[in-house]
Amino acid sequence: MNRSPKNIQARVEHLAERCRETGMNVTPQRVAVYRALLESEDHPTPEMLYQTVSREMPSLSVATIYKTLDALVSLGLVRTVPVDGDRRRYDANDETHHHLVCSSCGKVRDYTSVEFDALVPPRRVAGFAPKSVSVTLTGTCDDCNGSGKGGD
Amino acid sequence: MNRSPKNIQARVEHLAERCRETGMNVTPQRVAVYRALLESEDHPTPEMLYQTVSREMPSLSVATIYKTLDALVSLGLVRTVPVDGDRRRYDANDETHHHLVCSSCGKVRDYTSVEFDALVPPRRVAGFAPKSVSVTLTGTCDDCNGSGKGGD
DNA sequence: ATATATGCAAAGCTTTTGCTGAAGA
DNA sequence: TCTTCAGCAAAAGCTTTGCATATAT
Repeated sequence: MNRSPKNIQARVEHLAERCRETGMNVTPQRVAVYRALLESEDHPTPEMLYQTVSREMPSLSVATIYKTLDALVSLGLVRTVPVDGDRRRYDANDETHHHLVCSSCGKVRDYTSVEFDALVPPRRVAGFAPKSVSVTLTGTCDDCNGSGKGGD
Repeated sequence: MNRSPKNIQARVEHLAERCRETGMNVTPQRVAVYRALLESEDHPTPEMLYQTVSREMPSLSVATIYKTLDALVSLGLVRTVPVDGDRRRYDANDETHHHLVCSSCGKVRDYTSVEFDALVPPRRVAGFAPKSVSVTLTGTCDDCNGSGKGGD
């Protein structure tokens, strides 16, 4: 997605708006976590976000990461990514896109595809009302595949 | 997928073969867990499997569920399903298929679609070797939607 | 008889919760 | 000032691990 400073700035301002609309405070923690998510390319886990953001905000606590992520999800600005694995992964990308998941190291990347973007959920399935489609490509990343260098 | 007794029996025999090939014992626990997975339609969590299987095998322990699932995965008979959510979900379905996920209650169901089945992973993406495609439809099930369960 | 697996209980992680002082509006 | 939030620490939930006994072959 578009990670230009300009776009990120616009998104952060959008966060501020949405907070005000909902009576939520615009805190530095929320801005920093959202910004980190916007800047990331790897669909970080809460732990990864904690590592990243606490560098610039050492007082940050893990609990705040979790609470902030919940808040961002309920504002509709962020979502969790459907992947196998034990850790939650987050995504601030609101454009249509899909994911590559390495079955070996668990790394997740965005994947955009005209073909996949064209998929539309059926209007109705028995007992279920679909809203969105997401495609996951599972395979191996070069770090895991190429040589046993252990991925990251 | 095909849940006929005949097919399930054949799959269980396949499990036995694979065990022998790998020097693993064919234990009642492994058979029971695999069978429960084959018979299920809801991509159970380890906890759900424990509930189900321990009814007929009360001595079963949760640790055995986890160890057995790991074993079945490494035999290639079972896989985890990519969904949002905090719990692992398993799938013994080896046919091409996709999933419906209720974003409210987390329920997961198989979904088959000619259109989605036709999707083929790109042979190569920069830095990544895709192997399989899975489509996830996210939405709400009728139980959560509250409203009309009028089919489609 | 021997190697492998089960069951138990304890440990390890990730995520959630309750509370108090701090900060945003 | 008043409400909402961050940080802390404790708790809760899910998964893994080590070990002794039991089981498969």
